[in-house]
Amino acid sequence: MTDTGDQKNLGLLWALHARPTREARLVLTVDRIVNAAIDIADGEGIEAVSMQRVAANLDVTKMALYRHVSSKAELVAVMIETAVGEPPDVTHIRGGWRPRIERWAELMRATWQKHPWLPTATTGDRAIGPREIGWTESALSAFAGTPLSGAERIDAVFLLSGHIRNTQAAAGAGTQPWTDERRARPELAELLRGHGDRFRHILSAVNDAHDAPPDNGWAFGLDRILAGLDQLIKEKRA
Amino acid sequence: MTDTGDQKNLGLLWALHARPTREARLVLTVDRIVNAAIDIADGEGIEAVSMQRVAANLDVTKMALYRHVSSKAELVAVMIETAVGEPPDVTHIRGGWRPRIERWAELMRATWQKHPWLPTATTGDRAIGPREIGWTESALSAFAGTPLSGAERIDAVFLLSGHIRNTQAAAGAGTQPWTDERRARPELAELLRGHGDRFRHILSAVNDAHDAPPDNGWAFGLDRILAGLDQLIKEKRA
DNA sequence: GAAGCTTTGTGTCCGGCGGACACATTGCGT
DNA sequence: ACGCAATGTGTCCGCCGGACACAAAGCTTC
Repeated sequence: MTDTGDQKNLGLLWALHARPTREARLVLTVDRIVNAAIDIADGEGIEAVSMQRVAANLDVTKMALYRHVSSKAELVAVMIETAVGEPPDVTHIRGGWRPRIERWAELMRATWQKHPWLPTATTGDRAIGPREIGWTESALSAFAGTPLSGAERIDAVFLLSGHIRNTQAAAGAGTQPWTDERRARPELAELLRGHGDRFRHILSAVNDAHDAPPDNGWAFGLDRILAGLDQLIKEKRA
Repeated sequence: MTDTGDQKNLGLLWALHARPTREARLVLTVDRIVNAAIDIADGEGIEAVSMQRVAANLDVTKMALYRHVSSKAELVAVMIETAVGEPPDVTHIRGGWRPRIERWAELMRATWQKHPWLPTATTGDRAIGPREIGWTESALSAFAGTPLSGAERIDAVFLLSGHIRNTQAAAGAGTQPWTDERRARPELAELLRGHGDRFRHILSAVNDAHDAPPDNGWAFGLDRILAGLDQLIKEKRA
């Protein structure tokens, strides 16, 4: 629970795409380091990303990396900023808030799906970059014209991005293995059954859900959230 | 992304409250270890929990701990299992699914609030214990009698527990500092303003939200989710 | 072209981490 | 009193992030 202010050098994070003229072809650059790290994280998970490992992939000693990033925390922050990509502009989409936010959610989910380590890496105390904030800005813009208050819009966006994070986290790791018995270890299913009727609601629900789409509740949750927002918006309009 | 099956010794986790007769007064016990670890995590965050640190708090060498827990992963698993506590029984609550699930959510949130490290500790690949499963069972029982399918019930519970996790995670760390400008570092607010109208929706929303309750969208999200579920249930009943 | 200076990468070292393993100690049953 | 199993200790290993002094290149300026 350290103060976020302790983290070093937010400068690089926020100046990422405003680098000055000098463009000399350097053997080692921030981009190469970040991309190497993202490659490792995509393939082997964020916990496989160590300075040594990244350096080895670039045929360089780990201390060389510190000439370009000031700490591992900064490296991870820039990894996240790079992985989430440029936020989309959904303001041109017609039909009101709903198609706009649906499109936004679809794009965000697609982006996060490419980098299964994002839910883990973005949990906890950390610095946040402009692109990440840009995604929030983009989502908030979808609610322009609705009767929702500022606080409500923020909460709505938080709710939606949280849902994306949760479903992606569950996909990346076996966070809720009971949601999909096919993925659950036989051991666990066995344990459940061994406890008799203590878990009868789970067992019957899982039994009933054998043909459900393996999306960790993404579509279901999104629909429920949007329905809930729709109800509030209609109520406030009346 | 290691296979969960790699983790050692699920035996202890699942036998936690079925320990046999032999109850000799031992200096060092699993309970003392786990409680010491939880104390540290509650006070200083989960990242402060190392085997050395726990051992020091018990005036013992770290290797002594390994006589009682087989690995740090197991210790953390039992910490979680202990921290979440016994799941509640909400089946006796009258008035249908809604008061039952509301009560469940309230209890779960209260429990998680006592241990701000739970969101972090329960993210990623890990083993899950019977109590944690029991909370899911408890939530699922609230939907007994509704027209929701098994898959829908599971998704609904996942959606709700995800919301609790998200709001708690945001409370424990500065995950979404823009949600509450009072907590945001002045530096960040300054950066936002410095970008002109690039973040105008955020700035105006935050400006408008200065008197919002600092619950990270808990009440708002819960209401929206329940409204969304209500709509689906009514629709399926018709 | 030589001298200096800055930039970039290297080598070494540190404390802390999780954990394997051999050893010391203790206490209980015989 | 003996032996044995349970419990705690000490030492060692490889890995982690990172501080710091040093080497090797350029580039600038005479």
